Formats: sequence, structure tokens, C-alpha cells
Amino acid sequence: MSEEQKTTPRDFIRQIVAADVAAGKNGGRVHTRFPPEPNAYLHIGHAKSISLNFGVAAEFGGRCNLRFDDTNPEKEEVEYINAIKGDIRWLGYDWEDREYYASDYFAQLYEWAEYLINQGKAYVDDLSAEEISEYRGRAIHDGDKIITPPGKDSPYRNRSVEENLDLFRRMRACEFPDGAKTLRAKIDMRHPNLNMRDPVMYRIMHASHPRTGDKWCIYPTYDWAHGQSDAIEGITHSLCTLEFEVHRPLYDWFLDNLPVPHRPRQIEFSRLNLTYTVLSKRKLLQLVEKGHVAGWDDPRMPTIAGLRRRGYTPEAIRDLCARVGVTKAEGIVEYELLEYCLRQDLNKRALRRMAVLHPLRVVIDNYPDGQTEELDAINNPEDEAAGTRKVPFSKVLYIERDDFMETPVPKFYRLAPGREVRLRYAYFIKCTDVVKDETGEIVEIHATYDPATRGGDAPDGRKVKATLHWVSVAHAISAEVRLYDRLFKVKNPLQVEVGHDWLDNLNPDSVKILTECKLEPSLADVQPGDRFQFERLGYFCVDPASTRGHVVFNRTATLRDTWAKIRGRQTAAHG
RNA sequence: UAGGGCGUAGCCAAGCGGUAAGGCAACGGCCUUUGGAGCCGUGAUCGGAGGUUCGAAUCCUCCCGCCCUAACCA
Repeated sequence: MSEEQKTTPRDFIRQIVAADVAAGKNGGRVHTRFPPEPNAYLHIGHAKSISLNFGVAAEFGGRCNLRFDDTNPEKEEVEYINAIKGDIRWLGYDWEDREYYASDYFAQLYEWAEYLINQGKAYVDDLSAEEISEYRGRAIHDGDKIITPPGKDSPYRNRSVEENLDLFRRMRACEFPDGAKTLRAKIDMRHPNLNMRDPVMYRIMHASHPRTGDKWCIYPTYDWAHGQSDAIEGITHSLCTLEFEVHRPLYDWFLDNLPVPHRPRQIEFSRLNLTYTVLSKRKLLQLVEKGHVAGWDDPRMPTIAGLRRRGYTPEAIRDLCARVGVTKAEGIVEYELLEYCLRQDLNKRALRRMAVLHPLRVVIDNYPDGQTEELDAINNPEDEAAGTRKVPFSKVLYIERDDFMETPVPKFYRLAPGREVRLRYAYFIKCTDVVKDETGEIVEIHATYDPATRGGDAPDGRKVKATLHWVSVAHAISAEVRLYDRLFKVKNPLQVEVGHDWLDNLNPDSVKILTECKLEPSLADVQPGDRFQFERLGYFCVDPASTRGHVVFNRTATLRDTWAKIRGRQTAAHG
């Protein structure tokens, strides 16, 4: 454990684990698990759980299992299993050979179910789902009042052990249709905690399971499977999100009433929420299925796959998880924090390159025709070891349209008629003329350069207020750049007015595709996944669809842009 | 409504009876061949009201607000 970890205040879960270890519980052993249901791709909320579970295990010299909670064959698919594994590995975590499935325990769970029946603590019920809900004392809405009835026993609650055993075995033998019967724990139909009112343990589902095939037609519910799976694997601390807090008495009840080999402890923490996005598998699935995004790995998706394609690094995601902490308080973390983590990481690592997204031609009138110079450019000012590269300079260049204003507004100190600026690593240039087409649009700038400023420094000590990035027209390569913005236009997309849908909050401008971008030639041989900082613009990542002939970059995040902020204020002030 | 939780600055979050850490954001300034990065500075009496105590964000009581469960989903 590093010095930093020793002095950093630990979250409540680590405090509990530390106390348990100190007290010698579980023989001082720490064993956690990450238990995804393979019914969707992992998102950044899962990353919080992954970093917690694997992190706690690592910090206490323990282990963390990967366990797929595959108890519902109607929703689960192999594609998700593979995607989930890939995502966890990409995040940098390793479950070694401990890849488990709740379905590995179906036989044991079945055996324990018969055990409970024999103990008179479980029974087969013939009530329908609707009836069970009613008997349990479903909340009744009476105007603005809500009444909670006590719940009453099912007429099948007192069947004999023999009858229950016979019926349950016939359930397993697939003698009954879906929904005809369930196996229920016999606890207390008047219990104040609804989860304790004879919860369903098994339901009949004639569905083929991705792993067990058609071996079973009864499947355990989450409540019946989870704690026992934890017990079987020797999990010491079963960390889950807050919504399972009310299930804990049931989690404990099953373990208390079964001859389990080990006694795990469930601890709940609040899930991660991020502004301008949704973090619910159901909602994300909807976005994918309804075509609002191009797939689970669409760079606008908060999925691990989406963030990866967008250019986010595992380090940035892990840093975010570390920074947000672990508590029981629910809240929404600002997206800006994730961007900060990304910039922190990439600022130190990403190679700098020059790219012009919205090209504007500049002709240096006093520069020799046909001459080319190879100028030295620093690859990363934050990392001397990254070295330098050569960038070709010539008479005709591209600069960013936004870097020129014919009639500059206050605080704009980039290029304008008569004004001198620096071209990064090249020369000082002064704008001498503006060429427009018949519609009045600026199509070309003319300028003169000062040969004495080669490299970007003026020997006479004169200063310029701006440094622009540029690309030589003759040497530029063309590329497609996809500018991504937030997927939703409001901080909390799920907060909707009556008559509106959360999908109404989608940001119609969440992606802008630019096809005429010009890059410095060193970018010709990039590989999918490569990340760069385009100077003065932001961080960009090569898309998997990119090829040598058709380079495609995704914008991960912009650089912090104080000029944009000033502009925002100016336009806001002037309407 | 019942049961279970949560409530410390715009956001996240330390604090565990001794007199409010830190980070992000924001706003100033310095520096700068990225209006980037970096550096410096600026903000809270702790949901509310009582009480216990020499002393409370930390203990007690009541109140308020928000969230979860009320699927044969997890």
C-alpha cells in the first residue's frame, strides 16, 4: 500500500473491511466479487463497482471474482458476456481463473431448495404473479394517500412437505407451463419488509440458457441465488448498490436457514450518476434499440465500450472512480470531472500534433515559391522523452477559420488585418489582405512573414499575443473528424415535465461530422485507438473504422477553452 | 402508507464530541511559442427546531426534504 493510500481517508466500506480484518473475521481473508448480469454492456457506473471490488481486494491482499449473475435466460446473451469480460480487462482488472457463473450453482441451489422444503421453510405456490402481488399487500393508491395492506397467506401455503417436494420435483421435470407455479420461501406474510413476505425462489421458464441450455426449466430468482453464490465462493464482503439494501434481511435469512459453508456480508453503496447522460442498462438498451445511437460502442454512450471508442483512457475512468469516492449518499457527479480526469491523463501522455478542422487558406506573399522547410516541433512539452518531429512549412498554409476575424472584437487577439501573430514552431506572420468570394465569404488571407523569427522567436524581443496552429497545404493529409458533444442537452435527462419523455432531452447536436479537415503529414499512418492532442483544440482518438486512405478521428474532449468562455459571455451580454 | 436509507459550499467528499480537509466547477492574478498545462488566491457553521454538554456537523428528541422496495428483473 502506498503512502498516499495510507494517509487518504478511507471510505466507509474500506473502514468496515479494515475493521473486519483487524478483528480476525474470515481468518483475516478478504474476498469480493463483481457480479454483472449479462444482459447489457457495462457502463461507467459499473466501473465504479469494478474499481471498488477489485480495489478493495487488492488493497487488503485478497481476491475478486468475476461472477455472471445469469439467472434470467430470457434477457441474457453470450455477446454480453464477452463484451463485459473485454471491458473489465480493458479497465485493467484481472480475475485470473476466477470466472464464475451463478448457473454453475444451479444444482446446489436446487438441493438447498429441497432442504428448505424439508425444513418446512419453502412451499410450492399455484398463485399467479398478479395474485402473489395482491396477497403480498401491494400498495393501494387512494388519491394522494398510499395504504400498505398487511399481506395474507396464500391458500397453498400449508401444503405438506411431501406434496411440496413432489410438486417441486415435477416443476423441475418441466411438467408445468411457464408461470403455473413458483417455489416460495415461507417467512412471514405480515412482515413489514415486503421482501420478507414469502419471496419467490424459483419460477418456471421454458427458456434455453446461454450456458445450461435446456437442462433447466426452473430458474432461481436473484434473491435466491445471490447470497448463496457468495457463500459458495467464500465471498467475505458482498458489495452492491443501495437498491439492494431492503433485500439484505432476506439475503441474511437464506444464509441463516441453509447449511452454507461460509457467511458473507452484504454492504451497500450509492451508484454513480453523471450529468448529461443516463446510467441505466434499460435506458441504454433503449437508445441502442431505437437507433438513437449507433450501438453500444457509440462514442456518445457512457458505456465502457463507448468511452473507449471516444478516446477515454482506463486511467481516466479509474481516476474518476477514485475521486468520487464511495458513500451512501446519492447524487450526480458533474461530467466535467470526468473530462478533467481525461485531460490530466492525456496532458502528460498524448503526443501533440497540428490539425486544422475548419481550414482557411493563408498565402505568405514574401515566402519563396516552391520552397519547403522542415521545422522542429516538440512532441509533448510535458514529456521531454517524447522528443521532437519535423513539420513541413511552405508558402500556402491552412489555419483555423476561428483564428481570423476581419473586424476583431475586444479580447480577440488572434489574426486580423494588420495584426501579427506567431505560427507555432514557424514564423511570425502579419495579415496584409483578405480575399472574399462573391457572397462575401472570406476564402483566403494574405500575409507576410518575418524570416528572422524562424522557429517562433523574435530576435528583437518583440511579442505577439497569439500563437496559431497551421498545416502546409501542399503537405496536408485530409481526414474526417467527428466532434462529439453531450448526448443529452440537460443535466438530468430523466427529470421530465409531464407530457414529455426523457428521450425528448436528447441533444440533437451531439455529433458533428467534419470531412474536410487537414492534418500534418505525420498523422498519415495512425492506427485505430491512437490518441493525440491536436494543439489548441483538444484530444482526439483514431476511430476503429479509420483506414490509411480514410483517416477518421473522434474528439474525446476539447481543451479547456477560456476564449470560448469569453465569447460565451460576450454573446450572452449582447443577446 | 409500511419498511429501509440519505441530507456538510454549484457538484463530489473528509469529519466518528474539542471548535469545518481535499478535489471538480466558478472567479481573480502570475506564467506561457497550445487563450492548454502549471502556480497563487477567493467560498460553507454543517436540512430545520429544540435538548444534553464547559464544548456538537459529530449524542438525544421532534420536524422537513429526497431516494429505495411494494416484479415469478437484477
